Amino acid sequence: MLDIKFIKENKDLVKMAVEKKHLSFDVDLLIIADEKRIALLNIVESLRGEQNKMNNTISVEKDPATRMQMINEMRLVKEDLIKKEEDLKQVMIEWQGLMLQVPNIPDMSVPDGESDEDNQEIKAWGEKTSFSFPPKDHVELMLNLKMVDFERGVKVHGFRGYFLMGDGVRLSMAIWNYALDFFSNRGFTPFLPPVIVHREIFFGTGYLPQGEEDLYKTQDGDFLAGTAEVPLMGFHFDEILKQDELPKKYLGFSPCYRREAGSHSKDVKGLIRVQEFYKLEQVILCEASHSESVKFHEELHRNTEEFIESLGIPYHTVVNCGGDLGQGQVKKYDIELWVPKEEKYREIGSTSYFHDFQTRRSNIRYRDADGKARYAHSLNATAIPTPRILVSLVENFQQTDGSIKIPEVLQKYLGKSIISK
RNA sequence: GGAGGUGUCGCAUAGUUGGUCUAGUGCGCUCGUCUUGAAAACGAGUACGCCGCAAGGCGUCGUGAGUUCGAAUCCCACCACCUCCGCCA
Repeated sequence: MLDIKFIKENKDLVKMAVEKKHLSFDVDLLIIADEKRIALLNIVESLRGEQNKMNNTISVEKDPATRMQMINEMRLVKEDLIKKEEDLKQVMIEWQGLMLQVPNIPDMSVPDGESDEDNQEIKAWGEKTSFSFPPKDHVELMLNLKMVDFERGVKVHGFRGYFLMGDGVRLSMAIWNYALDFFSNRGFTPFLPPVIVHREIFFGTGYLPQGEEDLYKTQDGDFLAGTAEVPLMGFHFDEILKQDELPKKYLGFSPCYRREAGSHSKDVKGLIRVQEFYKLEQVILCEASHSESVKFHEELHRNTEEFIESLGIPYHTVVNCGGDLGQGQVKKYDIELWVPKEEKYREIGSTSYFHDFQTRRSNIRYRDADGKARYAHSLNATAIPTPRILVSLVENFQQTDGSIKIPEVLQKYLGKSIISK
């Protein structure tokens, strides 16, 4: 959400954002609604003021007849007030609905484009893996090593179901433990957050109202989070922090639930696109300055890159184009890992910053040096998702005999250097 | 799941026969006076949001919806916490 004053003063910027993100939203409608809102607000408030003044007089009036007369006068004011309050309520509903749709302004450096196909590579790391034998895909490799079972996964869960088992489990847990150490060493406090989360928290992060069809819902009206970003942003919901506590650097580890409602025909095979998985997620709350946001955005993304580099998997980084940005995102990088069998890079994570878009919705503020409460800035980035990371890991490190060589940094966590039959 | 209790502007509290509560007080905190410095004392200030150039005004007493001319106070629902009973990894 943006500040309505900012929107009114920067109408053209918002229009540009709508265009760049390929959204449909009419800023002028919002401005008209806001003018109605202010006008009605002023009327309602002055009627309330009148009512308060009359009430004060009644309170000290002793004579019963005069009192009665005053009460009757107040009744008239009330009748008027009720009508105007109802008008205001209707306008507020319209206004709030529009406010929730206003996109955040993308950064100047964000390239134009419609979809992920227009994202621009800004960095490539590592040599694309070459083999002296025809490489297998992760499905074949992991099935052979009994690391995963898809058929029974589908029997138990349905479409996109899977069981990780044996070394598939051990390897996942080794990655989690390694990641926990890796990110802890970079100043992140680890969290195991709740994943069943109240509706309002999803509004706070911007996953609602749009995107409800992609969320699992409970019979209590809560939703299952698709990322630890949601509960971690909820952690400080409605709070005023101290400036010297910033930046907050959190590492959330959680199961993630996504219905993948709009992508039934995409990535139907294997572990690329599943409906439940695990992810370690980096979240930062920092002071409300663009340069701080940019600094931490680079830092978060670099953390993920260095994590992948330490595993030795070839990757590239793309900067997302306007059309591939979420409503609240100012700028986003995707990190994509080389998948040898497919001969292409596949996304495993992204790093975004939001300025105060999320914190304004979540009412997360801090008191600055002048004692003024300001909305913090928020950022988040994938640390590492499992089992998706296994796809490129097993494919890049497969050996002639179908065994998997384990990256050195993971060996002490896994307790062995190779996964074989 | 059952029974009862509690929820007030950092913390602790006053306020529950509805009407100067436009929310008092203590502690804490900030600034000032005094002091060589500090403490103490004294004085001032000290929740958040919104409208407004300002003066000023409006709203918020866990949340929401009601009753009333008027609600911290009354009714209803919900939420959180506490005590007891039951159940349970």
